[in-house]
Amino acid sequence: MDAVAHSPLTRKLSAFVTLAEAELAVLERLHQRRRSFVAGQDLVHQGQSDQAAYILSEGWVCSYKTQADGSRQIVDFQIPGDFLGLRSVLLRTSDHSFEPIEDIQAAEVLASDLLQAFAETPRLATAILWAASRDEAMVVEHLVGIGRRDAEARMAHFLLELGSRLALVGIGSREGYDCPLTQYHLADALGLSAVHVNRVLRKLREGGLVTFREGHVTFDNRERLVDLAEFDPGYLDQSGPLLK
Amino acid sequence: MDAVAHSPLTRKLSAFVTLAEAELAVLERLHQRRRSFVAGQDLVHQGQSDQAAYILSEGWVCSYKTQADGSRQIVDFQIPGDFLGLRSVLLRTSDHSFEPIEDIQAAEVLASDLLQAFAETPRLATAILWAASRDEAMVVEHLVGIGRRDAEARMAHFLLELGSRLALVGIGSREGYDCPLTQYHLADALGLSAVHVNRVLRKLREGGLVTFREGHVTFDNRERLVDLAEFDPGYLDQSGPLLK
DNA sequence: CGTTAGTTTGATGGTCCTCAAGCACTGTGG
DNA sequence: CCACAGTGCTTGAGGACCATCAAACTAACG
Repeated sequence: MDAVAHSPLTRKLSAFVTLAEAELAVLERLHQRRRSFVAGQDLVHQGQSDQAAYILSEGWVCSYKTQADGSRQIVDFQIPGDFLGLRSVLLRTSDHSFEPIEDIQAAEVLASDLLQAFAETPRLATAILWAASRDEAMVVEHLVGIGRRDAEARMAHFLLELGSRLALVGIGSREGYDCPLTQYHLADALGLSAVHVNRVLRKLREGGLVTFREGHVTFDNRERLVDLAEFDPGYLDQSGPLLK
Repeated sequence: MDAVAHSPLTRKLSAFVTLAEAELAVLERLHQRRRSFVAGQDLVHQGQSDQAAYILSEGWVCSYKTQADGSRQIVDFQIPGDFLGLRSVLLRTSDHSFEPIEDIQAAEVLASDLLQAFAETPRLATAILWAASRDEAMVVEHLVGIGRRDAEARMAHFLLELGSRLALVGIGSREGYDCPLTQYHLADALGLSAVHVNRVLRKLREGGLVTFREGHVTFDNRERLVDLAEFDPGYLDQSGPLLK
């Protein structure tokens, strides 16, 4: 409850676990090695090992895998406050690539820093583990979407999920949010062609549900959109981990 | 290198991390609370909380999510040696259901047992964390498959992955393996209709690539199958976690 | 011996892909 | 200042892939 401008990560974790002064301090310390990267140039490439992890503080990133035939599947998007490559640090597997969608700011976190932080403040470790688990739940939900929802519901669900995630770190509002993704990004994430993405967006727009134009998403009728997507934010908003 | 019959989990972990006597003992102790479940009856249901975890020692299980319209998406299959509900214990979120495909044998693991085991043998903790990370990588690969591979490649990839996983716990061989899944299971896992699964299987069989009949998968031409699926087992076989 | 679960095959049609082309906007270099 | 290329959005036409509906068949089981 002070006037300090907290990082998006701090903000996200605080929404679920009450963090003490000491924990906030450690969290702040993890943000020391600030770095920036330019749009389009891979941060980490498929197959690299022994990478550092990053805490994203500004800009968007996507994690993806490409196939032999050149098609790519975006697995997830990272927004401010998200960890990036956490798994590749704890274990040494970077099985996919990370590409900044815009120019970004991120704090580099070495494995040693992270392990030390975990040792000092177990509660923080739990909180971060919780965030990682939430990311995993999102991937699962993504899988369900691609496997069992048609293009329209998939898009609706995706835009709603993104809205909820952004709201948690203080970006955007219930009415909408700024979104730097192109229709190609959407296509690669949703397992559709860019052409079809365009048609689906048009249909949603003309149906008065949601408008995605010029880098901005506007929920024109949130209720009906939630209905169409069968969007249940339970997997995002669940209460925190064993926080006795 | 002794004559003791190790559990599938022990066997799996040993393939990647050399475990000392003490660690093997702790691992054995985790297998104490043996329980069995009958086919078709959910072990854990979507939305339950504070569940125990299980180590599957015999039989197959699938984890899935169902949607409002009744369709379901199978997220992953668990085979002997796999953990089940590990996430729901560490954090308290069971965001999907588990259904035994056959009658199964599993060891119940309470959160407290697990935490104690981790505290006693950090190397074991790392090994288990590695296994969890491997599971996550499989979900990602599954996502890519559904998003970017056609039905045939998807099926081919799935059957190959399963073969590799089973081989690791000593079930099946390079030529094939027993598989209790129905075509409905395959359909729900691969995001296809059961009818189409049947046709795809026929095509693969007639093409001389792989035969799935009467509960048995036979690789008729593994090389061409790998080629069709663009199967790269890197995400399964990677060397173990920071095991200095 | 009827019932149920699982497999197989045919017919029809919808969703979404591919190919193709046009448009708007931005930045770049002559 | 303007041609030109590059990026992203938009729309049309045709067709592939896969879903859905329907029905027959087999094996297992009480």
